[in-house]
Amino acid sequence: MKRKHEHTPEDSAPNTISDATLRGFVGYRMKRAFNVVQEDLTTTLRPFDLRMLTYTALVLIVDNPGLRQSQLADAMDIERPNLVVIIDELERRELIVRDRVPTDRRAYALRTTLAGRQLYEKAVAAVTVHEGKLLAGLDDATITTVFDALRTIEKARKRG
Amino acid sequence: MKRKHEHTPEDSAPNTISDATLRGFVGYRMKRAFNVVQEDLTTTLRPFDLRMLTYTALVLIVDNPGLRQSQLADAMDIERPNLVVIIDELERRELIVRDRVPTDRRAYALRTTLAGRQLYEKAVAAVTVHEGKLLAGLDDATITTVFDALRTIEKARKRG
DNA sequence: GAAAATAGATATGAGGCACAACAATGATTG
DNA sequence: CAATCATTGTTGTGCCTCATATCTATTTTC
Repeated sequence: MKRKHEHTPEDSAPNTISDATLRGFVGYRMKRAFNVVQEDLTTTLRPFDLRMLTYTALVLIVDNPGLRQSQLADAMDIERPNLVVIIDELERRELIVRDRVPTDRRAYALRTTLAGRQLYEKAVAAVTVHEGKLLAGLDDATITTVFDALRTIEKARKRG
Repeated sequence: MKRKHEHTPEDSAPNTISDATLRGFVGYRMKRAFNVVQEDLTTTLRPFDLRMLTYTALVLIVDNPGLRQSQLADAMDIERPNLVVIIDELERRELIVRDRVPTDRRAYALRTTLAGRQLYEKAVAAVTVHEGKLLAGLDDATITTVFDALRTIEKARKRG
């Protein structure tokens, strides 16, 4: 069995570290790239006092007014208990409201306030600009290919 | 200013949740796809009693025998304190050893044991198979494009 | 109407990650 | 050479993300 990668001699510390084996895996490459994107997103959202999860929740509530917490948790792929604190924060800051649903008094219909919608507009615009810079080195066709490929991988969960 | 996406009527809960706005962002698509990859990786590594970070560390030590903890932390993009517990675990399981460096008695030269190398072989093979399934829907050219694009995004950090 | 299911909330714990501070050692410089 | 500074690994601490178990209030089902 032939070695895929050369190893450094065993008696001294390598000057430069090789990640050649790991580079063969999508997971490694995705994590590295995503770290950069997430770091950028975090700094982009900081002026708005939003974190990734509060931002995601806000966007989804603006786009889907009246949705239930369980629906939102489902869409965000997080457990219901973890969504509660996110909603708490958005509600405390008066960006959204929890409206009681008359037909089902267990549930809340989530809606944004005017302030929430205004913050949404500003935050989405800022994130759009920042992501544009991250993708500056890629042409439109490549971006489309990448987006489609990511979707394919995402959907591969079911087919496993 | 024209709305990019239609919103659901405001008086009832939407039946299906739209993430159209978020789909416009690489970050969102990458996180979703990466979640699937990571979930698959976790289940793939479980039989070997490895987590993503212990796996990554093991691979890097096999490929770069003799490297220092600080080098490894740097390569893994984590802080030195967090690497200590990872190395502790690998050492306790006798997959690696901490060799004292004669020329610098502060540092450890990290090397794998035979057991570590054997586990490496098996784990890498298993991950390769699993990732192959995740990428089954994509042809080689697409994978190359995606890999290159991820690298471009990763390197965009410096250019910010 | 009783039992099972569902919506949301609370509590708790694990894992990933950052920062501060320390001891031991090494490098620099006056 | 001595004093200062930098680096290596370590410990401690705390935050954030996320999962699970459990609870109450309600609704659905039989």
